[in-house]
Parts: sequence; C-alpha cells; structure tokens
Amino acid sequence: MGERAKKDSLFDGFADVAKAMANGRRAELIDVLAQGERHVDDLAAEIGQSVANTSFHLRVLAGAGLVVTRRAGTRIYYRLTSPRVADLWAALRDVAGAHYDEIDALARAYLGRRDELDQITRVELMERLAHGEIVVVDVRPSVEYEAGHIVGARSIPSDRLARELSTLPADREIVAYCRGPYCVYADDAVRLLRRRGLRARRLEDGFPEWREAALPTESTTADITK
Amino acid sequence: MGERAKKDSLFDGFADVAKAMANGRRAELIDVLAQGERHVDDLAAEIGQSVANTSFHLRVLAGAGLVVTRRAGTRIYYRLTSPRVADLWAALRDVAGAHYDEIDALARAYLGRRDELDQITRVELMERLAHGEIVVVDVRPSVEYEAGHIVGARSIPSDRLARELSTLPADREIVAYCRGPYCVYADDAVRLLRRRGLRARRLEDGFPEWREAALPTESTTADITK
DNA sequence: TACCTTGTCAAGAAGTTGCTTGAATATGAG
DNA sequence: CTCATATTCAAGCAACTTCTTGACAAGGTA
Repeated sequence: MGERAKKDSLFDGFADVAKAMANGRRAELIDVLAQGERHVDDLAAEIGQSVANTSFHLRVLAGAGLVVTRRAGTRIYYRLTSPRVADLWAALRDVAGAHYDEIDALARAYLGRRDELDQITRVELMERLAHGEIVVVDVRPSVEYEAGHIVGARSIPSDRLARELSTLPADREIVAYCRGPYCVYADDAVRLLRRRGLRARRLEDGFPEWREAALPTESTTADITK
Repeated sequence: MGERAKKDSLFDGFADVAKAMANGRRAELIDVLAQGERHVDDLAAEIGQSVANTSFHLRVLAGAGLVVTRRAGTRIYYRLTSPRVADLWAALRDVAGAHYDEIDALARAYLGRRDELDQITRVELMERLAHGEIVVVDVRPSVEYEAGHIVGARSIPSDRLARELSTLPADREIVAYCRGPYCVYADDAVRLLRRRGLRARRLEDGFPEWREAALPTESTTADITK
C-alpha cells in the first residue's frame, strides 16, 4: 500500500466519524445524549423512531466511538463517550448556524420568531443567582433534570408548565433553560410566562453548555456521564 | 407540517453539514484549505483526484457553507468560510483520535512510529523563539508557506529538505512543523535531520493551530483568509 | 422450568453517494 | 474574433444508506 493509499485511508477514518453524525436522527440522538445517559426505548420515543431503527443508529454511533453503553438489568443505557463529543456537536451546530443558510429558515420554522425573546447570558445568570434575585426553571423532561441540572434550578417539564404556573412567584424574574440553542422548550416556556404577565427570559444555550463552562451543577441520580 | 417534521428537518440540516465532511477526499480538502486558499487544479493534485471530481467535492463543501470562492482571471480560489470551520475540523480530528479506535492503526501506518519523535509545545517554542535559540523550518509546500507561516520560520518544503540540509546550523536546535497533528512532512523531516546528527523536534500540531492560538504569524502574499 | 421484556441483527426495497467520461461555460491571450 | 485554459455540469453505473419487518438473544421473574 503506497503513501497515497495510506493517507486516503487515514482521512477515510476521520470521515467515518463525520458519517456517524451525518444523519438527522443520529444528530437528534447526540443532542439528547448530551443531556445525560438514556436507555434505547426512551431514546426511540424521544426521536420518534422504531426501537429497531433507533438501536441501529445507536450502533452506528457506537461504531464511530461517539457513544458507549452500560447494562442495568434488561435495560441498556447509552451515553456520549466523553465531553469532547458534546464539544464536536456544539462546533457542528455553530458552523451550521453561521454558514449554512438553510439553518436559519429551518430554525425559524421549528422555533418561531425569537425577536421578542429576551436572552440572558450564563455570566449574568451566575451573578443574579448569587444574589438570589431569580428563579431558574428547567423545562426539559424530568429524566434529563435528574441526570444533571443548574444548581438550584426547579424542574417543571414543558408539558406541565401551564398547570404549575401558579406556583411561580410573580415578583421575581424567571429564567427558563433546556437542551441548547436549538431547543424549543425554553422558547415556548418564556412565551407562555410572558403572556401570563410574568417577567421571563431564556438562558442562552442550555444545560450542556453550562456544564461545559464548569459552572455549578447538581444531579439527583449518580452522574455516570462525568 | 407538524412539530416532529419541523424538528426532523432542522436536524437534517445539521446532518447536511456533517455529510459535507463525511468523505475522505473532502476531509483532505478541508485539511489543505485550513492552511490557506488554493485553486482547483492545485487541490486536485494535492488530493490525487481528477479535476472534475475535485470540483464536484468542492461544490459539495460550498453547498454546506464550509468553503467560499474568489475568481482571479481564469483561476477560482477556494478557502474555508471562516476559522470556525477549521475549529470544527480540529474537533472532529480530536474526537476521532481519542475515541475511534481505527484511527490509531491508520495513523501509525501512514505516519510511522512516533515514539522516538520529540515534540515541542507551542508555548515552549514561543519562549525559545524570543531568545533566538532555535531555527524554525516550515516543511509544507511553498504555496502554503506564502499564504501564512510562523513568524521567522524558513521555508524548506519536504521534497527539498535533503538537498538543503547543509544550509542548516549544526549548533542550534531545529523545530519542524507542517499542517497539523496528522501531517507526515514534519515527522519525516525530524527523522531525516536526526539521522544526519542534527538536534530536531516536531512542533505539536501545525500552522492552523498556531494561528488559532493567536500566536505571531506573517505571510508573503496578501492573506485573504483572515 | 417457561415466559416476558428489552434490545440486536438480517434481509430487502427505495433512495442517495462517488467516481468516470465527455460536453458546456467563462475568462484571457493573440 | 478565435483559441487555449480552467472549471463546472450532466449522465450513468456501482456501491452504500435508511427504514421496515420479523426472527433471535440476553436477562429477569414467577
């Protein structure tokens, strides 16, 4: 095998890892797994695919080294191999958002207009938290909250928010967060809260970016992903 | 179109960008373009493919927003859209090297054993440069040197090194660098220099990482990529 | 033991990707 | 204006990808 063939094989190897991310359903899986580990059944429901197909996609991700598994009884839990994988996913989203024109229109179609949606930076939230001026609400599914959340945050999954509105204080600002910059839950939450006359903002990005910035987190279950 | 379909479309959009990188030849193109802009003919020779096929792959990269073009006479020059694309490429290489087992074997087959190859960090090189203790040699093709190189580095492309060996000082340490951690030129240069009794080390990573770290660079031609 | 739950694997239909060849287009030189 | 050079585009075929269905395997439970 010549030098050219060896070089081609090496770069085919890098391309294999890109291939693992080169499918919308696998991209969704990575986005969910960046929140913490989940079992196959649960992931299948999350991405709206059959268990067989979800299992197939997870095997592809595992084949490229992006995810690893752990068995607990009859369940098999998948998680990202390391925080580097979340970094790679963030870099991909970043480039796509900045340079791939389609993303703008697709994001607007899925998330709606964001003009009226005030955002708060991680730094500002950190300062406000220290002064206890603010209520932080985690609107992701509760299993994700349990795997890890912003310290002091309260869990009110998106689908329960309307019912539990009355338990939120009207005199303090509320900050909602979810999975990341392209996650719809916090957007919907902020819009709902503002319609009901509460002061609400969305945290820029989501939990994975907060954790990546080494800001304080806590978890309910033992956190196997860190 | 329901929420699920909209979400799927958005993630298909992210996957499109991954797809653009999900081919070995396109990965090689990104690696070369991270050094600076190049025209199609030149890129075709660099990746060992026909001009038609190279042009096709470049159109795929452009379609995903990863590269942009500029015309100069009959030539069309391609370059990465922004440094973010180089960051994404670095993140992909990083994950592949850390978690995708195949890469180890493929890299060893292409680069040879690196055990005996002393590396120097960017920080250490920066310090040594300030004291003028060291000779830095850029062993990439000269067009890449011209597009941008480490300040004070001397250009001796890999294929001319054996002939120009005698012009290097025997009393000072020599540091060779090239395109990045998986580039073979600097490895070969360090091995050759050491066999000839010179003190030589390889810079960790390569020029794109030096530039990304905002360390001092200079260029011969006007640098359109920055 | 038999049976249930959870997840994986194999085969196959429909669509997509990669490379080659040859024609088409755009710019510059004479 | 004509010709040469550089690049792109279109057609076509082989190889791969995605998702479905149904069979299989591994672990837990009665």
